[in-house]
Amino acid sequence: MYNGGVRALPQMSPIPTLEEVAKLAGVSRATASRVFTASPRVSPRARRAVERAAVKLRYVPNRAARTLVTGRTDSIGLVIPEPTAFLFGDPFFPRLVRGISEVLSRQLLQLVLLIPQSAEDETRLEGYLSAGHVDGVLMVSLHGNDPLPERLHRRGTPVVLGGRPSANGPLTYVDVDNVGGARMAVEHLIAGRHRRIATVTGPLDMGAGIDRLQGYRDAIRNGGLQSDGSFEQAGDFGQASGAAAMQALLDRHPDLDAVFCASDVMAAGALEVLRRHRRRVPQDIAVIGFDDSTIATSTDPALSSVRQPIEEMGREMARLLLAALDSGSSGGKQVILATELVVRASSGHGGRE
Amino acid sequence: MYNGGVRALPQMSPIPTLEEVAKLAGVSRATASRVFTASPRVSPRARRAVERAAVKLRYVPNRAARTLVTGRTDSIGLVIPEPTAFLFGDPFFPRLVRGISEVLSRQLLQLVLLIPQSAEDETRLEGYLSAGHVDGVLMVSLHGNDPLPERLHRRGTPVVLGGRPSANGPLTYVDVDNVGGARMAVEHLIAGRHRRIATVTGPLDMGAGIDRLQGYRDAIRNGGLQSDGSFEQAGDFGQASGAAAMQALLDRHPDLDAVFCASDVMAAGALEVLRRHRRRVPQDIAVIGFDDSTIATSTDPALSSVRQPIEEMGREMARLLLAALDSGSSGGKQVILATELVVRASSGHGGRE
DNA sequence: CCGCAGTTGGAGAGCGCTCCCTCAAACTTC
DNA sequence: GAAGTTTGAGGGAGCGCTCTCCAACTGCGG
Repeated sequence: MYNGGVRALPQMSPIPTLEEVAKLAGVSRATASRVFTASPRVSPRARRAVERAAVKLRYVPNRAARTLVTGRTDSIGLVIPEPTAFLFGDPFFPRLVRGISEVLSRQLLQLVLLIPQSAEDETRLEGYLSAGHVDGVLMVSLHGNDPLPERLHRRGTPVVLGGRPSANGPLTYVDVDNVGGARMAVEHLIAGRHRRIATVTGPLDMGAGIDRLQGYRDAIRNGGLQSDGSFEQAGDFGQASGAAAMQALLDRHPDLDAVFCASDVMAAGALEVLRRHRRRVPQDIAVIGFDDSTIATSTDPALSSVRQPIEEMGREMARLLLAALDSGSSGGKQVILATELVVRASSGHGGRE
Repeated sequence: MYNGGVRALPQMSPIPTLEEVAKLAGVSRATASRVFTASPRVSPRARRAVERAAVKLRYVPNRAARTLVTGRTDSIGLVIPEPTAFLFGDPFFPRLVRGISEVLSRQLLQLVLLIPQSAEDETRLEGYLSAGHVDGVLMVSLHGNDPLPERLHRRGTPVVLGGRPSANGPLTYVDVDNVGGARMAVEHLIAGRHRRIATVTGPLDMGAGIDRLQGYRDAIRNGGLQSDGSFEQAGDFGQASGAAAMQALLDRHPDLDAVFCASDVMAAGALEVLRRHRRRVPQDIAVIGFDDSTIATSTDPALSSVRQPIEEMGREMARLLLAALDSGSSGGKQVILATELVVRASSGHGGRE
């Protein structure tokens, strides 16, 4: 039916204010406010009236106004330097975010994602974060020794890091037990009667790279095996670097019988090279990766790998930050989460997966 | 040197306000404000004075205060239903976010990540999003026909979807050409003289699943080949489902000579089964995946796969949202991005990677 | 039936900012 | 040189909320 050309406009229901809720409930603005701030001094009668009015009007408190007076923003910044999202194989990023978001959303805190992509971004970031736009900051895997977290901390912004920072400082961080995980992997190889064991390391300016190498060395020494720098070849966690490193190791030590790679993706690269050299895995040479990413089950043979509790890392980061927010002090706590070796076919113990 | 036990307290430099900047610059608050809102009516002299003062005090405008008066929040909500982050192989999530963030951060817009994890979360989400806490909303791959985006749109919140919604509505969305990508993959198989071609589909309640199956069927029909439901087996994009589907297809059609899988992860599962059956890939049976994830290069043989421009999808989503923000109307525009077939060894054309 | 805790509700200030309005000063124009 | 016109700068209101007072009301013992 023709209605004069007037379409029903989107009902831009004006966003209701606390004032209107109060009026509908027959109380003052102050009382209504108390209801939403969970203040105890409200009679049950008034509380019910306000709640009913709020539902009726679909009232949601205006965050900006609340922030302006309380100084709290009820949001947390998650800083992820651009390259990081890609370094780690697979679903590192989504799994971490899931863990974090699980804890924060229960507290009705918002997650603001900050991905600096240029030097300019980084500068702006510091201003943004220290201007009180977020109540606290989570940062993952900084390159080298980024001064930002320390600076924020000093300016009074609670900060929690994911991954051990290279410099020892007063910062709170959560990390997985990279040393222990790598040690387990190599001990497993030793237990399997492997003797000439090499490693493809990660970048050695990152905690994860350094620590996994450390774990390798510990296991070698404890096992009474010999190894020197020529058994260690650095990669960058990427597949091509894993292939190149494997090639270099084979050139130096044609009689290798095992290799521990600091990432699954590098291990995939290594497998490629071994296949080209007609080395059978695991019969001729055993391979173990790190991360237990989805790649681990798609290679042939499936990769034994060190599993890290990434969701739990996210959760723990969020928990520590919440604690810092409550106490007002983010004293340098450290939480190290255990890693676990997942044995599959590539390490030769008949693991089937 | 002993300093009486008094440690230097963290210099909680009080956050400066516009007022203080104005005073230092010797102008009024209003003039200082004009400088930061890029209003033209400011003399170069005054502008310089204000800018200098701002730098000196490390002034950063208080977002909450600005939001309160302008009604703009300068932030965008990105809604990702919990399961999605994991459905797609690999770095879907990080790559999408990177594309989005690339465009938004240039406009100094913040990205607020929203991951509803429960029915309760979803309810709250609608209130949050329509209460003006964000200027616009990006959503990816909704389950089935989520009513949320349509509702938000109707309430006047600009919304852009990633992935075609199942219902045809007035919504703006960006999608990759799933039909075309799948068709290309199957045409490539046909060109390679494969005749008995099956497909492992994705979940058929998702756009991506439906469209990739459609592309398969189109190519089969155009190629004059015959196929029926018995050549189509559904999976859920996961590895185990890919293996199971492959098994079922082999049981029904022992003489298959090619299979198109709607995800790389499922293709990896399929390869596993084929290996167990001693079928050589690609000589006995060719395999093509979808997504061109990192898994594609780690399998043996490396997977031919359909590559989707995920970053570009993110960028385009952001651009469309910005346009909607500017124009005030988010009329139902659709952008479909081209996909590309990456040929590797698994499809038997001697592709090397 | 009065006074006094104890409790609940209201008035009002003010968080930091933008923007309307006014006004002063600098330029035109005849 | 007076009147009009433009341009830059300041005053002040007010965005929606919280929170500190302070008033009013309850119930109790005296």
